[in-house]
Amino acid sequence: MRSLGKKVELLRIIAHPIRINILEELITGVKCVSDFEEFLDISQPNVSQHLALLRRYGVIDYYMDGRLRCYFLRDPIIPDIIKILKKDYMGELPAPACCPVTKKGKYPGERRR
Amino acid sequence: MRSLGKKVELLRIIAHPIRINILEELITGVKCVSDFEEFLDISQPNVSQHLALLRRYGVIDYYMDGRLRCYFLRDPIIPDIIKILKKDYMGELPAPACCPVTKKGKYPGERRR
DNA sequence: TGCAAACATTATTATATTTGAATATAAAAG
DNA sequence: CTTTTATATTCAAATATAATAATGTTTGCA
Repeated sequence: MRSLGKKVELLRIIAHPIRINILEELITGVKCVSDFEEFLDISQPNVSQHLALLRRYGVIDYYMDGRLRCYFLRDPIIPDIIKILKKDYMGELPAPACCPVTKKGKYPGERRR
Repeated sequence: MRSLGKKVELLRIIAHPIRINILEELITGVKCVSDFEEFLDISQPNVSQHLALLRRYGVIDYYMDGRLRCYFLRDPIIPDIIKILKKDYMGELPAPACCPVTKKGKYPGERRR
């Protein structure tokens, strides 16, 4: 199974607005490069560069249809990540219970700032 | 609610091996800076830099305990992301069903390579 | 009051990422 | 075979990120 390190690396690869946009679209189905050009407001070479990066890390792959390259999702972690990015999180995590222990000390002291 | 763009930005911030390591530890409870120094094999200033970055983006916060800073998790998206990073994904997503349609064409053509 | 512990900040350097421009390739059409 | 369409690759410039080294700040305590 894939190491945590590899998954963090993958996270770095997909943590880019355009690439997330690409992956969101691919979740809805197969798309070719010129499809992406339509709704991503960037040049064709730049689309290809982002696709190449995602391919290099095994996130996506493609089929050929004549001279079209039909891209699709390959890495099963992607839908889970996109789902979390679309989930609504409100508020903050609860402050830790009173007096938890670190290696060096206990608190409460003062709230910061 | 937080925009998708902001969440992608957050993803970029946490997509670093050391910061993921820090967040993993914080899920188990409160930790002070010297606690981190023990198991992260990096200098104290570097620990502080990573913590400062996570703080700046609201991912973590801290309480004071004398001269210790007791860090804890603040952003509720973090546990969900860590959970996915630890989940075991095997194989690949199923190839798209026969003959899906892009704006420009249909396939099947040939499988790549 | 003065010192040491715990932590933060700044500046510098090294390296990686992103984009745009130019060019290349491969397949289909003519 | 030549042209066109669809897409990829390469290179260079601009920018961002990461680590290290040096220094600063705050708090508790002798």
